[in-house]
Amino acid sequence: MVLIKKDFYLRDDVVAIARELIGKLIVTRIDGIFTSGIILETEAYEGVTDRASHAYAGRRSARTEIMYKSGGTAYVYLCYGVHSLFNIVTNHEDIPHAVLIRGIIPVDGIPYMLKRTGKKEIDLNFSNGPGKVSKALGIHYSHTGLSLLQIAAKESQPGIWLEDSGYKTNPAKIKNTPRIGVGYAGEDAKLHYRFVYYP
DNA sequence: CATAGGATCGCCT
DNA sequence: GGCGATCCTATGT
Repeated sequence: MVLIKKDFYLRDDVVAIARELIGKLIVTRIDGIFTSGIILETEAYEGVTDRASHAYAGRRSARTEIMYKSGGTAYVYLCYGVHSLFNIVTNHEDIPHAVLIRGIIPVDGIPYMLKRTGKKEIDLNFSNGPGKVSKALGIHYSHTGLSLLQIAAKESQPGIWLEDSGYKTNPAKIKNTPRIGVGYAGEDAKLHYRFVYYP
């Protein structure tokens, strides 16, 4: 297992990071349970210049403050009062870039993921949406602000991190499309900042 | 203080 | 394809 280190997250090009996250392994250790999955779908949110971003025009609040932390931090927030959406903060401190993880294919701890989601089996729709990803991995909006830069050592503490899985993606099969659900963002809704991989 | 609305999902028709 | 769930956040008075 190869932990993805800080330098990966600190780069300027959040769109390139979103593309490169396809095929990486996201691992959680929450309530003492290990679960993981290969990332299949991401979206880049390009900070202060991006109308679709919570940090557009430099907006700050108790919630979005996390986006201004340095790369390799978890930004998790509640959407529609129901779903915890998991994002990875990128770039240096005070540059509020982030990548939303929208889809995974489960790898480790599948019985626990089935239990968390109330499903009977893994199918193609099992975690093809950001709310479902968090539910399967046990991520809650209270986990916002966690560092992704170390493997969880303590039973009692929640941990989230990423690894190079060795999973080989075919770059030609990575689709690049506009983002989902950002119609309010005007021209920025047209940006091709979403990446989807169908193995 | 009040209120509208959201980077969604699953169930219903 | 439509809608309700469910609650935090931002914005306005």
